[in-house]
Amino acid sequence: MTKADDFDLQAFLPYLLNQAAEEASLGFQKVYKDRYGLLRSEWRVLFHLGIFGRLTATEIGAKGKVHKTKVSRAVQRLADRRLVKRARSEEDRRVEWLELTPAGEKVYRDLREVAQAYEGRLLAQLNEAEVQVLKCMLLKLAGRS
Amino acid sequence: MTKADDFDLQAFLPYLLNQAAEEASLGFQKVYKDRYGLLRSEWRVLFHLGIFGRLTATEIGAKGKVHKTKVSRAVQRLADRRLVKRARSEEDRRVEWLELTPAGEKVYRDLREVAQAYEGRLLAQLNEAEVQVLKCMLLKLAGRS
DNA sequence: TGGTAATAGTTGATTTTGTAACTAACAAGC
DNA sequence: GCTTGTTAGTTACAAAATCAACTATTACCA
Repeated sequence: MTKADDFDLQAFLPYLLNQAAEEASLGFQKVYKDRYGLLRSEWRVLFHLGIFGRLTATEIGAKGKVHKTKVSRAVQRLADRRLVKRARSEEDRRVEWLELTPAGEKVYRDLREVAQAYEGRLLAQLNEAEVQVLKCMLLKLAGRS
Repeated sequence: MTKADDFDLQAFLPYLLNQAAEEASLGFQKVYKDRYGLLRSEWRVLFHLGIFGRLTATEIGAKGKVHKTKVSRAVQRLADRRLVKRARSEEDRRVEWLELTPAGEKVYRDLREVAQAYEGRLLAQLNEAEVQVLKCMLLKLAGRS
């Protein structure tokens, strides 16, 4: 006997979003993990620095909605591997300015290209107009607009 | 000096999907966590059993794309709390049939209502047509269609 | 000043997840 | 029957995430 319950789990937005997000992350994750041994939080920090140039840990946390302990540990590992340079601020000695080293820049530029190509393949499944709608709605749901 | 890098992280699909998924999960998570002390993998197992009635751990894993160790541990905790009943199959003594206990049913029905109401609030931000497009595309990206 | 609160970032303890190895039961071929 | 391979599910160990407490520094204000 099969239960007759009409709740559609596949269509439940939080569930569906998670499935799509996981699936969409896989291909890119494979690259930053296999090629550079990075974690999710680490490529995110790397990208923030690649895009914005010089930030504090707190700024990265705010921009990316990442908890400060995650940022702290990501920065630690990136600095250990000489991909990120830390410099204590002179004005406020609690603050540490972070930026990519040349090696970090190189990794960033490589991964940025991979990201762009990968996203291209993902979006190839959809048409132009759909992509616009999709991204706009995701931004709304993410509370970014 | 601010770097001039035009890569838009907010618009990078895997990143954006993750942000939206996390944000969209928060409100529901709060309920199943605070009210019943459940983890994400646990409510998923619970819902699968609520919807489909009687399944094996392997079936749940296949339907929900969840690794068997996660299912195993979720079932263990749910069984400890008498929300799920396990019964060794007679035909094949490797498999275990899982179903909700009356207490599990009760939790499921409560959470299902919460889920429906919560999704309603989420979708209120968007219009009817947008929702159709969104879900359809997420299904595609999730590899479900 | 001096005292309290706030902020930047780190560390430690606990929980949760991921990977791989494992046990037990069945299946198939000889 | 016996061997080999497969499947269901668990367990052990390592990796990672989470939460709270902590240090150091600055800000506020009586």
